[in-house]
Amino acid sequence: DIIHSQIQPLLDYFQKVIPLSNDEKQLVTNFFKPRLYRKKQYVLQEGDVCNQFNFIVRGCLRMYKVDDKGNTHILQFAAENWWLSNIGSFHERKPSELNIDALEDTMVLQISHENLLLLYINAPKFDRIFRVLIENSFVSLQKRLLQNISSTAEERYNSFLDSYLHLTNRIPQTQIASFLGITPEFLSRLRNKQTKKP
Amino acid sequence: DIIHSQIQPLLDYFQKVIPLSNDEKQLVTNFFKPRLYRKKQYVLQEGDVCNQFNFIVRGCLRMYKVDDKGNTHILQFAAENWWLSNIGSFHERKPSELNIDALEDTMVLQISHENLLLLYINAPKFDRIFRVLIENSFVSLQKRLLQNISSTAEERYNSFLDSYLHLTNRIPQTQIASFLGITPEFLSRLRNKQTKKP
DNA sequence: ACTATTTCTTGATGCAGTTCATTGGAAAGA
DNA sequence: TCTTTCCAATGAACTGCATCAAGAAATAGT
Repeated sequence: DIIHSQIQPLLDYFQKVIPLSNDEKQLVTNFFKPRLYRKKQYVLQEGDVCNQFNFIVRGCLRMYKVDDKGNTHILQFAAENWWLSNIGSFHERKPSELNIDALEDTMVLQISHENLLLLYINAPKFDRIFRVLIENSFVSLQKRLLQNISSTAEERYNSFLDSYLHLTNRIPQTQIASFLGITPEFLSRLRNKQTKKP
Repeated sequence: DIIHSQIQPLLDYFQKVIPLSNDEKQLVTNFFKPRLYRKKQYVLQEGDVCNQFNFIVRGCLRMYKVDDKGNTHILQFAAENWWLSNIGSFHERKPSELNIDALEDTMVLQISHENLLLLYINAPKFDRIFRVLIENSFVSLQKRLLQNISSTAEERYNSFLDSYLHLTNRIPQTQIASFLGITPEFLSRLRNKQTKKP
């Protein structure tokens, strides 16, 4: 049926980390709820506590901070088969300084904080699965930080193209600039330079 | 005895996350081995696989990358009661691109990859403990990345002083500059400016 | 199809931060 | 104690990137 077809990508994802029993699959099916967000709709708004852990089935989200001057700085994009939540706010149950919204119409599977704790209690295997999951996120975040303290904007842009090629045509450049930590104007000049040179 | 007094800070640390049974304490005592590194000694060298997960009892370590131009970029300092390992290399069992060495004589408690897996099997509670531990690391790493894409060097330096005040007198400025992603010269100018102004 | 909004490009100018070179001082080693 | 190595400070020239402004092109809404 419809619900089962929607949950399948998530079951596949877990399966790749550690195989699940039928009981565990059932728990996932019970606890994760599908939800559709329309383009530009907020998934999490600054000031609210992040109460959902999101797995993206289709579409694309971004998480960002708006600074004192009103500039937005994008911490993360997330498309199909990625996770996105404000982990700090989610676990410490305190108001988020970050926003999450949809760059396209986006279907997510989400589990509430309460139900994630229940999931951990009912199936400790998920302690391990989510540990592995966040270890991977940690490693890619660390790579990105390293890039940021050691490379020029041009190098960062090229390595963004390497990692996120499938996203470059879906995301406006102004968003990419904000992810790279440069202005849209300067990104435009970089692109201009690259089409001329090689 | 000596071993028990050395392991105590680690037991205290775990205890604050989730209380341990005596059996679990015993496992920790069996699996974690104390080791002393002298100032400038490598804990992990580029090209080797990271095989130890390190908890610092006393002293200070740094993890860094040396880029193509020979510049070093510091990803992390770790002093008393912090963890430091190349998590990517440790879990994926592949050669490290990062180095770890000692800024002072440093006593660590370390568990090998093999024994950590055994620990997880013998006491699944540690799946959860290490999940929480890495969630916290993830959150602080994300804060730092946000700082880096949204703030000036001066703002980053000030927030470094806020977070690591206890380290500023232990660490040479050239190391701090490399952590902030600026040159030692420019950091010197920033400090000069700040002593004059307020 | 038309309008409004958003996104991309390009130029001129300014500043934050780098690079290179030099000096003085402090710590570490013998 | 003397030497060597490391570290901090500072000047001058340079560059990567931001800012402001304005126009062109593409997208979305009706």
